[in-house]
Amino acid sequence: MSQRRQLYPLVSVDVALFCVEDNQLKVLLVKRATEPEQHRWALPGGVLQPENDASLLDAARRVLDEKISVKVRHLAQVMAFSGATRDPRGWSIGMLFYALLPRDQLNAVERHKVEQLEWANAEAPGHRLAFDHAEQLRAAVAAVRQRVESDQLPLHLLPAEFTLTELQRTCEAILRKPFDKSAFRRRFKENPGLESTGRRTEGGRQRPAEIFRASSSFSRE
Amino acid sequence: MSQRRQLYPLVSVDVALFCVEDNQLKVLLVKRATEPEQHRWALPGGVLQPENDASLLDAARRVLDEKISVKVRHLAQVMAFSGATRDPRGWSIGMLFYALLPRDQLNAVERHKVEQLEWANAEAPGHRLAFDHAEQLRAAVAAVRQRVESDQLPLHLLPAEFTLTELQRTCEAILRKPFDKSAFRRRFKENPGLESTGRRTEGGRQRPAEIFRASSSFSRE
DNA sequence: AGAATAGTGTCTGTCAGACAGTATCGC
DNA sequence: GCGATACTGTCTGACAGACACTATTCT
Repeated sequence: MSQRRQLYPLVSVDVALFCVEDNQLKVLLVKRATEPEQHRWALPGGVLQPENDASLLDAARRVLDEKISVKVRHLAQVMAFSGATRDPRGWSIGMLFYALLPRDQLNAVERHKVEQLEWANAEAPGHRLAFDHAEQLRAAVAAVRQRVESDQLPLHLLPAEFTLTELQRTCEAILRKPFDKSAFRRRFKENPGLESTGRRTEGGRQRPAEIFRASSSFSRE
Repeated sequence: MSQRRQLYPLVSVDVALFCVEDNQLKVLLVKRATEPEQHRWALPGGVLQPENDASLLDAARRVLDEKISVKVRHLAQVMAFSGATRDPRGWSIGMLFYALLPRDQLNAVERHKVEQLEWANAEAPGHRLAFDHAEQLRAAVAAVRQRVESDQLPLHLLPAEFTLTELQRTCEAILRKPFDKSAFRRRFKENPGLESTGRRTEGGRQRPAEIFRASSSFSRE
């Protein structure tokens, strides 16, 4: 077994699943039910199954489905972690993905094959994580931030329809810095990634807000 | 054998080694000496050897050393490619790296274990490539461009000392668009990544140019 | 009217492209 | 002087932050 691992490394996928809740970027942690690192907090992950997975991306999708019954729209590679010491089972490769869960789908998350679930502050998870997952989490947060910084809007973290203020709060939560309302809105008069639904919010005790959605041709983050 | 591959995928690393020659971004291609895909052009690559490689990065370094006797300063992950069909040997993972070779080290490249070497235009290699290497090359070019675009200067493609004009020509070759000389230079009065050597070029039949080098604290691309 | 949030108009400083002009070498 | 390349100064338009202003709802 360990001899075979010398020739064929263990390959697993780990997923940093993000959401924005209470104006804070949060990541889903699971408490592991099995060895190794049983009872420790970790990113949801699993071993690649070449006979079942068409690709690493497909494996990540399967892991999310199996562990928390979630199908995400946005799932992308961050980077690979590798070496002999990062997993006690031997030389291993951990392919890290990040995924974004819209705020209105937080309740879709179900617990399977793990002891516990928690939405933790992505920048200060509050638990010591198993394996090299603390490092992986930092890399995933950096990847998401970089995309938002370079104008890839975090539309997949919002419901299908949203107001510009909601979009701004979400960006602010990810980058942890405030934006000027006027400048922020100005960027969308030109940005083809958004379009108005024509409708407005109702029932608030203030002026109604215009409701937007991602453009039909939209496929970016 | 193929049964084992079902459980443990083949893991290999491929490297897009870039240089800038004749004001053109070029990539090193090798003509494969062994099966599979014998006699076809490809990016230099090799199978991961967990018993010898401390990490995937280390494997990429070994491949470059074995195939072309080159030790590069800059080597970084691009992304992983995976699936059952990209390599005829079965379900496989190909970890793609890119590396940069300074112009003054082009002659250090030696041919080992391959039939032929060629510095090909990175955007139009002129050969049909083995495996999924055409797709990998496109991804690697995009990664390098993105880094140069976001102000990560391609200092590792230049000799240790260089003039601002050389730097500008190199950036232009990678991004394939001209820069305004004045604006380009202005960016370095502020950029701490560069410092002057105090010396100037000699022997040209024109005004001598100031010679720069990367700052001592430099570690970026 | 007042609170609350949505949304706009305008000023201003910064910065990048454009481009003309100057500097310094070999011949 | 002339050709060639290095380097600088200045104008200008685009744009982003700042911030005050208006708009529309509910109570």
